[in-house]
Amino acid sequence: MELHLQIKMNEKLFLRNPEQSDLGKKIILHSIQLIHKNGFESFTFKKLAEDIGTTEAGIYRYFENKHRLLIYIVAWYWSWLEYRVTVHTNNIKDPVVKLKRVIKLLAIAVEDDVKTSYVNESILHQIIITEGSKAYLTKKVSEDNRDHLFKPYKDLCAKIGDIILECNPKYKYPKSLSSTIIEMAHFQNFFMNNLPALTDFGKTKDESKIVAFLEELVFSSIKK
Amino acid sequence: MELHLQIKMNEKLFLRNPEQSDLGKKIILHSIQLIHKNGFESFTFKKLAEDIGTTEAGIYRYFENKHRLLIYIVAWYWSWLEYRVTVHTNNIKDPVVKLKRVIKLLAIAVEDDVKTSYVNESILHQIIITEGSKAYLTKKVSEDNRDHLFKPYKDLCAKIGDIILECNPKYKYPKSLSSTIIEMAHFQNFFMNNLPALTDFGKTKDESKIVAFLEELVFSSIKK
DNA sequence: TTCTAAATGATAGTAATACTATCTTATTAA
DNA sequence: TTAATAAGATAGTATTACTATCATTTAGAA
Repeated sequence: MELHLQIKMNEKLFLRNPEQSDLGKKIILHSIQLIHKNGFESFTFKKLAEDIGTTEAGIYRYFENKHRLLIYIVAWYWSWLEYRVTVHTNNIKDPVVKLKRVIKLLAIAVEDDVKTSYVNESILHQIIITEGSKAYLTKKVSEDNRDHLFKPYKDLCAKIGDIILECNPKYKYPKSLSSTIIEMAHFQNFFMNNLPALTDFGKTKDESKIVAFLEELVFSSIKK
Repeated sequence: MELHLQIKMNEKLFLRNPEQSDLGKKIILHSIQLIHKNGFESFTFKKLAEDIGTTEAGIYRYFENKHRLLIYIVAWYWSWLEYRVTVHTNNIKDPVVKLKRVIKLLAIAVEDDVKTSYVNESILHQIIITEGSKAYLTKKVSEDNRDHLFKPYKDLCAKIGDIILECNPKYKYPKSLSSTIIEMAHFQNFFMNNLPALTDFGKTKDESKIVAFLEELVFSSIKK
C-alpha cells in the first residue's frame, strides 16, 4: 500500500492551489531548494521561474508575492509537523513520554519523507530554522493572522500546550512554554551552527544536546 | 552634571561613523523611526533620505546597505542593554536578585534615555522585538560574525550566562539558557501583542506576565 | 470527437529598489 | 590660507516586483 499524505492548506495562502498541478508542485519544490541555497532575501520569482523553466508571470498566478509563498511553505511545515506529532504520540499514555517525543520531533532533523514527493522535508527543516520566523515578523502580521495564515503554527502550539497540561494541569504557562520550545528548538540549532557562542553546544552540531537542554528546561518548569 | 553615554561601535558596522556628525545622528534617529513605522522590509535609503532631507548617496556614505544599518542599530541596542545590566546589577551580591533584574531589563519596555539624545530607546526596543533577529537570520551570518558584528549580543549573552552560573555553578546550559531568556523576552512580547494564541497572556499586553513566566522558567531550571 | 474553458507560455512594460559615479559647494583643521 | 573632507546635487544602471496582453496547449464535458 502506498500512502499519500495530502495536507489541506488555507485557500488564502495562494491564488491557485499549487498542489493541484505539475507547475504548482514544481514551484514548491524549487522554491524550497532556492531559498535553502541563497536565502529568502535574495530569492526572487524571476530566479525561481528560470530554475523551473517557466516565466515570472506563471509563478504570480499561484502566489501573490514571495512573502505569501514563504508563509505557505512555513504553514505546510507546521501542518506536517503536527501530523507527525499526532502519529508519534498516538498510543502513548504517559504525557511525559509524549512530550519527550515532541521535543525530539522539533529538534532533530528529519529524513526526506517519501509520502510527499514534491517536498524535501530535510531541507525544509533547515529553511524553517532560518526563515520561519520571518513569516510573521512583519507589519502585516495581524492582517495575515486574521486570514488564519498562522493557524497551523497555533494549532501545533496548542497541541503541545495540551500535552504540557497533561503533565501538570496546574502549570500556568502551557502555551508560552510551548511556543518557547518550538522557537528554541530552532533557534538553538541556528545558534549552534552559526553563532556557537550563544549556546553550550560548541560546534559539535549535535542536535541531541539541544534535546537534552530543552528537556531539562521543560521538565524542571512543569514538574509538580 | 550632564552625562553623555557614548557607545563604542565596531568600525566594520559602518563606512563613516554616524556618531561623529549631525547627518550621521540623523540617519540613526530617522531610520529607527522609519523602521518602526513601516517595518524593515519596506524601509529604503531613498525614503530615509527624503525623511532627513538629504540624498540617497548621502546615506550610502555612512552605511553599505540597509542590512548593515539594521545590524548597527541592533548592535547598539545590545551594547546599551549590557551597559544597563551592568549599572543595575552593580552593587548586588545575590545572583538571584541580579538575574531577576536582568529579566526585567530584557522584558520591560524602557523609557527614552536622555543620555543618548539621538536614539529613542523606547521605540528602539519595539524595533528589536520585531526586526532584531533579522540581523543574523541570513546567509551571511558567519561572514558577519567573523567581522564581530554580533559581539554586543554575544557579550550580553555571556554576561547573563555568568550570572546564571553564579546562581548555580553546576548548571550545564548557562549560555543556551541565556540566549533563550533574551530571545523569549522579545518573542513572547511579540506574540502577546500580535499572535496572542501563542502565549498565556491574552491580549492584556502586560509585560509583567512575561517577566513572571521567564522567572519561573529560569529559576526552576537552575535551582540546585 | 469536438468544443470550450482553463492553464500555461511568451513577451512587453512600469515603477520602485539598490546601488555607483561624478561634480560642485560648504566646512573644518593644520 | 590652504587643503582636505563632508555634504549636496544630479544622473545613470541593473535588478526587483510586479501587471497586462495575447497566443498556444491541455483537459474535461457535451
